[in-house]
Amino acid sequence: MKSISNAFRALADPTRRQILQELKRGELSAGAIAACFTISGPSISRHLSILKNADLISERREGNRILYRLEPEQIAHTLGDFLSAVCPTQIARRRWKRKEA
Amino acid sequence: MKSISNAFRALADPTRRQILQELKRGELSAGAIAACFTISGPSISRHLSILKNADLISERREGNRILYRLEPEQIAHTLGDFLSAVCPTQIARRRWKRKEA
DNA sequence: ACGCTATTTAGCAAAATAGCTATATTGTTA
DNA sequence: TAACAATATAGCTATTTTGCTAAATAGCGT
Repeated sequence: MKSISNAFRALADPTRRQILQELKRGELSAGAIAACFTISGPSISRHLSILKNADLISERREGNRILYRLEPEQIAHTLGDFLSAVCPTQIARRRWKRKEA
Repeated sequence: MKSISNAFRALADPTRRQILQELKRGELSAGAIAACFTISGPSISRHLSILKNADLISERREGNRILYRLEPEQIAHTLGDFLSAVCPTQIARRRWKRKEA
């Protein structure tokens, strides 16, 4: 699988992780996402394409705009697989705290 | 926190993820780890220092050699925190499969 | 078809990354 | 202390990444 590689490379960038956070609010257009950042629209667009390529988000066209949506199942699946591969013991044991970014 | 940033940057490299896999066997010296790869010792050493800096592994000196050890708690903690921040719903729901690398 | 808005793609420069070899460090043993 | 073994650090190069601006594409309203 190369998707795990794509996913981790995608997650390595702080801007892209921030984009995922913004998408917790729900579907957002590329422009709405870009508005959350100081960096240029085209740069955000590139980040979005990297996230999409890693299957961490998906897109759908609505008229003029393109709406992006988080894919929490995919994210959890990818990271979860890695976790169970590398440290299976912790997985069963851990109580997943529900706080903080 | 910058440790999440360090962790994801560390995990972005396939060689470093492979090193973590090797360390599932238990403590390994730098040389033993290097022997698993075709790339040079110094390069592996650099990878190890990046992983250590991200708290994904720890080191301890034993005489001549330096033994590296996986830190599964830290790994699970870091990725778990990110998961619960970005997709809290999946966390409770998911049954962590126990297969595959 | 034209103009307008939203977004992506192209092309470039600066910064970061990963590899290498050579050198330095640390610890052991004679 | 000298020689050796294991590992880390320095310095270099090639590649990748990230940001920018300018130009292309896609859809909508007139």
